[in-house]
Amino acid sequence: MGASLRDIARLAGVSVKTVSNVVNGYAHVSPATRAKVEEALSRLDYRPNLSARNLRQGRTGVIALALPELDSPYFAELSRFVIDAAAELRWLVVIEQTDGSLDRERRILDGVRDHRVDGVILSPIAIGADELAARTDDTALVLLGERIHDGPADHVAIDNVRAARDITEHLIGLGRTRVAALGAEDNAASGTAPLRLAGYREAMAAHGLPETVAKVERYRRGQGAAAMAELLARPEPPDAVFCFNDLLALGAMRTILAAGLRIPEDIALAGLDDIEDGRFSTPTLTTVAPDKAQLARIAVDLLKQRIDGGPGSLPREVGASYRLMIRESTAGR
Amino acid sequence: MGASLRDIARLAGVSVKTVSNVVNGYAHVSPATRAKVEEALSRLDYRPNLSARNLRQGRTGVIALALPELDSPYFAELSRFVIDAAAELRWLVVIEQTDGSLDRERRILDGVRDHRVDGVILSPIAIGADELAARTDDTALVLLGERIHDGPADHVAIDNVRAARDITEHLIGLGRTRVAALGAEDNAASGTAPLRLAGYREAMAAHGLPETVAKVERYRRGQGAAAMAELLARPEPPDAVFCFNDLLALGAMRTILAAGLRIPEDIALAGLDDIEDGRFSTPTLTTVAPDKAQLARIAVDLLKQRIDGGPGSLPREVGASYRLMIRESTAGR
DNA sequence: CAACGTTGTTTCAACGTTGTAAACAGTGGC
DNA sequence: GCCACTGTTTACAACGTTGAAACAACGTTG
Repeated sequence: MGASLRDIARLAGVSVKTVSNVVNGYAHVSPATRAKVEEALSRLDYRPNLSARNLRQGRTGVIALALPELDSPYFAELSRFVIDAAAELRWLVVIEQTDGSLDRERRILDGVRDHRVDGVILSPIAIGADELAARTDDTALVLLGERIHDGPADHVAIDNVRAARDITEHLIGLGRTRVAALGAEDNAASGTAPLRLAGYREAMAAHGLPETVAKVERYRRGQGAAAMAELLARPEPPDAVFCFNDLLALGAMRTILAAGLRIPEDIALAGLDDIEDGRFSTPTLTTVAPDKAQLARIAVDLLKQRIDGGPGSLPREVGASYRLMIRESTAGR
Repeated sequence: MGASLRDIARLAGVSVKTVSNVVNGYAHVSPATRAKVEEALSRLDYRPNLSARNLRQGRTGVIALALPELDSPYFAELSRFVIDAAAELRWLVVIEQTDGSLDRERRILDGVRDHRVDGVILSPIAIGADELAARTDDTALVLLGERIHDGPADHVAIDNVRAARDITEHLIGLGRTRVAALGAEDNAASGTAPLRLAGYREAMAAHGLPETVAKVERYRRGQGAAAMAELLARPEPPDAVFCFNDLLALGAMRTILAAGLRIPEDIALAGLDDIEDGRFSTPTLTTVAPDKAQLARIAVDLLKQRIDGGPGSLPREVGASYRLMIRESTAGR
């Protein structure tokens, strides 16, 4: 075990509290005393015991980031930004993986993690607005990447409906008429899928085009590949596909190319997320790029305000920006 | 704030310690008392305050996982397994990103994170064996994915030299003679790069073939793409390339395809890591698949033994298994 | 020169938990 | 009726920290 304030105090010949004052940068300490204490501090290589400090102050300096899965590049990239933003506040981040399971999301909201974290940033999939409203635990909470209409918690997200409409418009703008959506989900209470579907529908309706929707269960490459195969097998295969995220698109890309078709000549393809993979695939992938750094920073800021300010104030909803990245999968070389 | 043992004790009409005994499953508590206390516990929805418990016990139940970057798929996939393995021990995992910087790795080894974590799993890049041996902090430490020869800490890794030799042998076995290695690094004191290079060299030497080595600074797609472009520009471009990880290989793949060359007909391509991207690229990527779940489990087990057993025992070195995954990028359709 | 404010330092208590040791009640043996 | 024993419960202290309050020494002010 390392040295405690007491050890320092003994060595420097002052009281424990005086050492504490030096450590915490309290103003009224005489230069002589300060020097003595600092000498002792560095001699014993003092490190504060945060369990004790936290016990005393009722804070842990740790937040939880709960997301479906870390091995999805979008969430991995996002996590990186969250961790960096939290580090600036000297917070640590523990990662919880929900696998999109209702049960695990519930447990996180229940604060099952005891008093270990000061707040939670949750990227919800399964849990719905009603259940969120009913939660009893008062740990600070921020929802990320979601838009639960009039939800009971702070949240930050890009405008998923508008983003989906924009990218669909882009496909239609290429002159394609059989534009399919790939990525609808059946049992997502609050995921982005319904929003992206809505955006797709708005665009299709605005141009009087018929809708084609392929469903998946999870947002993974394999599911995208399978769903694309199913689309290709239809009597009238699409000439453009908007996939609800980049992983699905990369899976679909694999199926299309393996079938001997060309992208974008035979089928134009677009995703959403702007994960790094899509910038190096062949062809490179057209996508919507949410500003992940901004999303992360806003989430952390909201959480900080919530932690500092208590549960009182009204929930806030903050939008983050995004950009269309037009690449080879729709524009060609 | 939630209820404390004191509140429960008051409500149940027993002492604080008795409540503590019930909570901790101590045997000698009368059924009647136990029932009373449990009733009170659930009525007030008691959650132990872990800061207090940790202070008392000198443990935090949190470990740190320090790795270069979370947005590299290999580390993201690995993290997932580490988090899952730790969860079985009811440990939380905080992620620290080192960016492969010597300074940040040092700070982690210094235990800069105070007494917040019981142990650290570190995936080292920059730091060397000598510095590891000299560290003063006695936080439990396990090295992951590394093989620092006769290092001073426990570690777990696949046999990188043998894996690199195996995959190079595979390329040579295809009849290729100008096999290049892509991914050597200049300033990595303990990364896997030197080991993989050694394995490549062994295989080339065994067949009397000339070596070609392309360097990179970081293991990212962009670097792989650039290094590949440089290889293609040489007077005698390679007919096979072993990239030191899959990300480099995917970057290289992009360059090769964009140059109008065919894989594997013109250039056979192999990586190492078996990240999901490589299973869905076109062509799919031949690679070495380390058993990531096994790596993670062993790392967590070693760390647990180290935490429980103290710094006394000798450092242990444990190997994990791997498999060759032959896919289209060397075998064709 | 007495009352007062400032600066520097200390004492005390408390955060919530659990290990130690001791108190207490009940049982059975002698 | 005393002792030893088992099972159940409790009082106390301690983990390392910091806020509140007290205190001492000093210079300023009326």
